[in-house]
Amino acid sequence: MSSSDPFDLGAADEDAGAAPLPRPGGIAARAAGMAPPPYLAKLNPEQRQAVETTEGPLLVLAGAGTGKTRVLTTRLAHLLHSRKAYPGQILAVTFTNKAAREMKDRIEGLIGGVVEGMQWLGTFHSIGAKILRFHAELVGLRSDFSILDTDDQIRLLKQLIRAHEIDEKRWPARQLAGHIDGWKNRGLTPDKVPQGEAASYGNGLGTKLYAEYQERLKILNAADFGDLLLECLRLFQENPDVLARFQQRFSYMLVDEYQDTNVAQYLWLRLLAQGHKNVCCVGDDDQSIYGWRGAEVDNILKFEKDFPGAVVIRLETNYRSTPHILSAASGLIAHNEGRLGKTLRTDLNAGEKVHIRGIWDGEEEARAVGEDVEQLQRKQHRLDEMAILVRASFQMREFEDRFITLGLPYRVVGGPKFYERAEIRDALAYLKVTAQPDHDLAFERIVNQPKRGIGSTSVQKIHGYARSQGISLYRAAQNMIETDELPAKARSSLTTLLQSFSRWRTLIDGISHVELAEMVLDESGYTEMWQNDRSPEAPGKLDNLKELVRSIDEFENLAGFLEHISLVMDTGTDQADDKINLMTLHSAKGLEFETVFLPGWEEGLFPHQRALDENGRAGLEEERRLAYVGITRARKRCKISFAQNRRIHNLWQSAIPSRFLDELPEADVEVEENRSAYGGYGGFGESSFDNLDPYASSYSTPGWQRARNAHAAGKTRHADPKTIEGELVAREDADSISFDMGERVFHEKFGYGQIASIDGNKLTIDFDKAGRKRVLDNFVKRH
DNA sequence: CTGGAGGATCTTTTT
DNA sequence: GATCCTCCAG
Repeated sequence: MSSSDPFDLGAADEDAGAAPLPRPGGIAARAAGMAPPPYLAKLNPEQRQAVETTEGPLLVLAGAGTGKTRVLTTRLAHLLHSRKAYPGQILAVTFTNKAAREMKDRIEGLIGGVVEGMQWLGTFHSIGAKILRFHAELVGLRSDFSILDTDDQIRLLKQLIRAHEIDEKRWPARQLAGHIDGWKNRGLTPDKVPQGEAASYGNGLGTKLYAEYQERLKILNAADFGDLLLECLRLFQENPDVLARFQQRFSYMLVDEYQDTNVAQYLWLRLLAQGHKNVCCVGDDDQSIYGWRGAEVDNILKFEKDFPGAVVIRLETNYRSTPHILSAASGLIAHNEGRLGKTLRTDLNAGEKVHIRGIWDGEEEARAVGEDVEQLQRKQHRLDEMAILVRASFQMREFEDRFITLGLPYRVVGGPKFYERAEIRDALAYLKVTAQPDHDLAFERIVNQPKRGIGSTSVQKIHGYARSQGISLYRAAQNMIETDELPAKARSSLTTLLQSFSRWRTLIDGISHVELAEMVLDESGYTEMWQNDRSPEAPGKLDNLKELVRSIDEFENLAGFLEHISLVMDTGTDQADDKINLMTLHSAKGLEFETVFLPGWEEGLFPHQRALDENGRAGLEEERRLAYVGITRARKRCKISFAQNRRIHNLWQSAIPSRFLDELPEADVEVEENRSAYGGYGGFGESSFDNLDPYASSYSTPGWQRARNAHAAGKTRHADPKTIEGELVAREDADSISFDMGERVFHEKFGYGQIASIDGNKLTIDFDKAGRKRVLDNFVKRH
């Protein structure tokens, strides 16, 4: 990581004596030519083929639990071991830092030594940032550009929106941020955004604001997450010589979770792969769950077309789950169209069926899960080996409450990120301003935090001056404290602050960075602010600050720390303790547990209503993949539950069991029916209290009953992929209504509006309150 | 400039 | 229910 030369292959290090990896005479030499190296022996034939097919484009379709990571890491080890490439010639990209770290650790395990010189193993974002730093000037940045996170991004956008006097209520900055992210994910610079899409924000100002935002970023010498890829892409496209050198250098490329790549990433990979063409992508189209973030399942579906001569290898032997679990998951996912298709096999013994139960409400659900957990615990099952996977994070609360009551230790995985907490961001802002005074966003964040009498009017003034002079806020402030522009109080405290900063700055190379950080936080009065705070959160915040300072210690210097923290920052979680895991389905991808609880399988929650509303059938399929991911996390036990009533933002709603329950093959599930009344369901949104049908059978979704009837009639139940989105919830108006342009309609969620355009069953409606939305016709009523 | 009161809005997933 | 924002009085 320390190399400052992008064209250092990692080989020079070795020659210089670091010898991180086998050299002639090392293990490699012994392995070469002779008996196959030991690591290959642990692989099944497909896996082995995936490892040994080193040349040319290769797509490895790795179903859940088929040893994907093992293949990836072994392949990497193999490339190094057989000396096909130096560490610095391999590009290996992952999506998460966790995945990158794991890969690194496992390679080290295989090779039996520390992997050094693997400078190009990391997330898309960190690698993009690295490349960009080498050639920053070519895209209008300096090499020490800072990386903005979502929060900074939104604050910056707000400034621009205000400057245009756009109504922030009607056009929230978040929304614009969403659009910009979306464009960046699709590889679109402002000039390439299709005309029509500009209209989607601020009466057509969308693109203009995007362009201005990009300009502001350049002035601030900053890049947001999307830029790390998009600007890198632009760099390659506009500078063929630069591209050629990278193409040349990466003799082998590995991509993990290929199904999650977005267009920008895809283009980026494709450009780079044109050199040696040895690109190996590993993924599973059935586990693509990031479509909302711009991932294109299509990338994996059309791999063979994009990379002529590509070899496709399927890994279909599942080593994780017992047959019932596997077959339940397979049965479910078979309802999706547009998949490459795989048949997962396992040699394990049948094991338990997937357990389904209906429950009265969310609280009871948590109680029931708690009981199960305790029971398993009594049978000596480890809590580590159990996980509760929820669709939406608000579901976690009930479980947390319950576990606290029971005294069950639990761990929330991927919860609010450490670095996203306000106090951490403040502290970081102080450090950033210390290191980089021109970091305007950081400066603005802490200038009056703790309160120093520098209110928004003063900040506004500094802003105006800075802009007129084309200088940073920090420098503007420096000038202004020498004038009477600011009120006396503001002026004096600002003077003190600036003096402190310059003093701290002189110490950067003088004292250890940990000491410096402590000094900055103490002397600025920031720590004191929290010490004086009597709110219940204050102690926790102080702890977090301590933790932050402690973690700085792990880095060589302040700059290194700041770079790292903007991209990574999962402070080492307490992995060691035996705790039950609580997380969203999304963050469970790639993990496995002996027992998995899947609560909240109700229409509207899972599949999530919003996914259906916004993306129709594609949204439904993604939800189904999410369900598939959930089930396939389980090794031995999978317990699904649904509640009859659920409180969603403080409103009780009756719920219908998820259609996904109907889609699980009956042979692989057992339904617990001995619970009390979980009877009929009313219309969507109505309370079942008003509408209880005492004669309804206990497990009564329409689909389930269809299945029963079909079964009774002696027919095998056909997979019914024609269940369209929203069918279960909007069947009252069974005969499809057709709408006309300009018609006034009512939508449960968005209120009244007028139809602007019609595309099949998808309507674009200008709602009076909610603005323009795309909705499905099932969900609107004629007004 | 600050702090509190009251109001509106929003709750899917995240590098 | 929680947070974020705006408005208003000191």
